[in-house]
Amino acid sequence: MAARRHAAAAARRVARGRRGSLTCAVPPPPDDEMSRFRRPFAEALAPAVELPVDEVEALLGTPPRPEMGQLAFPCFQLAKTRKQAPPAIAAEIAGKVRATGAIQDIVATGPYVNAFLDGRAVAGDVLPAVLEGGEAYGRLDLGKGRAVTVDFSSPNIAKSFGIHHLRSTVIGHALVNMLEAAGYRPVGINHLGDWGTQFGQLLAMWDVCGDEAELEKRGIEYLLELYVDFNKARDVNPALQDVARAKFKALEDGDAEARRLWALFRKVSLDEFERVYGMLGITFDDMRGESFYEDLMPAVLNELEERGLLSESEGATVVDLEEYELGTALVRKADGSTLYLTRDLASAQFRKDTYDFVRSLYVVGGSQSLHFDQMKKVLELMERPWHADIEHVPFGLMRFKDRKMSTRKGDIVPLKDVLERTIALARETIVKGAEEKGRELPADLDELAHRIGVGAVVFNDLKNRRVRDVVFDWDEVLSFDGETGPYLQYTAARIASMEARHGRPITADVDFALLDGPGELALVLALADLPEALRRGIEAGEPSLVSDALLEIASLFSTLYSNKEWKVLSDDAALTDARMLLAHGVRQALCNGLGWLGIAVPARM
RNA sequence: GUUCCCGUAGCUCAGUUGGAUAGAGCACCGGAUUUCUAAUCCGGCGGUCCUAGGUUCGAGUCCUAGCGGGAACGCCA
Repeated sequence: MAARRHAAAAARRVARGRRGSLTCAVPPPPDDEMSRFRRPFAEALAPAVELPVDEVEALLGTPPRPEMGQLAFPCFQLAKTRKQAPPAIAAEIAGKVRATGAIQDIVATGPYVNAFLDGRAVAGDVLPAVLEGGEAYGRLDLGKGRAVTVDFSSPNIAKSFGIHHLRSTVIGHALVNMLEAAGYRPVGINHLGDWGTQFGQLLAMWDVCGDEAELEKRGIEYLLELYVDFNKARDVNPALQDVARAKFKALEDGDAEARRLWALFRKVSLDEFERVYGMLGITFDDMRGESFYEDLMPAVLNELEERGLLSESEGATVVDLEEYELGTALVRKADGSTLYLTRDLASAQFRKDTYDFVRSLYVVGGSQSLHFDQMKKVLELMERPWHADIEHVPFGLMRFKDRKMSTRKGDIVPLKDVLERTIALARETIVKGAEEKGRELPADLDELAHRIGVGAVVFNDLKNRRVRDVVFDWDEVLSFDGETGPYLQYTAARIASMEARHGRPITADVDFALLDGPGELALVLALADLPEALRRGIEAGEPSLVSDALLEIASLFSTLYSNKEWKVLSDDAALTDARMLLAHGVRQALCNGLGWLGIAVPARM
């Protein structure tokens, strides 16, 4: 099956998966930094509001502008029971409640009761936690070491690793890292598309013009050429598809020569894939491709038979799911060979047996929603209670701006080319910058350019909600301005440079009254929000929630940083220490968050 | 045809369980650099939140019906 992955589908637009496919039980209130400030406000309000503290806390929101405070309690719902106008209620409550601790002031603003947090107290609470947390800042203990499998990347053997594989690869990788950071035991699975009729196609073509010397020389490029040639030939002579099916049947039945060639194709492909994964810094815990499940499929089919779930339809064997509005699911072709779904049923069971997951994620394009719905339904009918733990994490497919991608026509932009081009641009930018500023070129120019170029590509894919289609646009990928990976890296690099200049160890023993300004407060609160972004990101299977949090942090810091009146390093030792602690916290948060996204942070830029 | 996804500024997108004046980036225009890295920052320009009903004290958000774009729907994966 050329894997689950949009082989042919690359040419089509994607359907997005279902909303809420990842909704699971809402976890208890997070034990993160921000909740430390919400809770006391809720406790202070509760008596005057005459509601339980939990309910009050749940109602708390954030005012639209910082001048209005940091926390808001809306009084609309009270208006009914009290038969008073919301502003009057807000005024009354504000008059009764006294500000204590980290809450500096409580004022009624229209229909809201707003709390102003004490910048000194908040900074004193958050910044030491960031410093002490270090690389662990933001980490959570949600998972308690429980396993979550993440099926991602999963390219088809015998085709170049194209830009269209980027999405599953980077989203899945980010989710693996995020799960790990949240205390889960993630299992990254590369379910290689190394089985299926496509190999019949390749073998059919090989009979006509296969050349091992050529394969040796040109590797995967040659395999792609065969694949494209096959599709061309089939357009003229549709009977070739039957030849291909017969070839795959032979492969499945153990034909020696077919097996030998298959193994060769697989190896040539893997060598190519490993190069790309190396560039991205991605490894997998499990590289079992579809072929591995070959032996497990008879058991699946037997059980389906025993449970009376199978029926015959036009020669093929199917599970009828019409009553669930899921159509009919084919599990065995008329010629007896198996299908995508059959193998996924076997692999799902294998993963449960092997890893005992509490969640099993499939980072696969949204066009395959029906497939996963069918798979889950069949597992449910097979009385596997864990069918509910399987979650399709769909994403929109990538298209070109001016044309459609068609793997069948060999119309692939190799991911390697994209990365090389962005790396080259990063290098140019570094060199140009060094010239303009009269600085020396960094000794580790190659490493820097690599991190920046790759970071740009990865972040570009992770910054938006994954269900959206992505239009591949060179201009966009090659832009390092604005909301981009290089922007975040750059912000961290500037701070690293200050830390080096600072020279002294960074301490949490500072005068937090020096960090009392509104800019500092907003920034500290943004830092405090990072764990929550991680929690929500995992819950929704959505790395962009982390991306957003990082952009917010970098943007708030950059605003402070560019203010001429606001210098981190100065003659005032106490002020320098305080601001250095804040700046360091920003760098730490950016490094940690970018790490979760699978983006390396250069030491300088 | 049926089902699913999407529709917010010229472009790309944010927008917690429904809450205050719908926010960013890009592009464009104008500023900021003797001073911690200008891959930056500040200001300006820019909106029938697809349409019409409905629910609600309150709708970009929820419901219904349409419109527009995309996807899936048996021997591909």
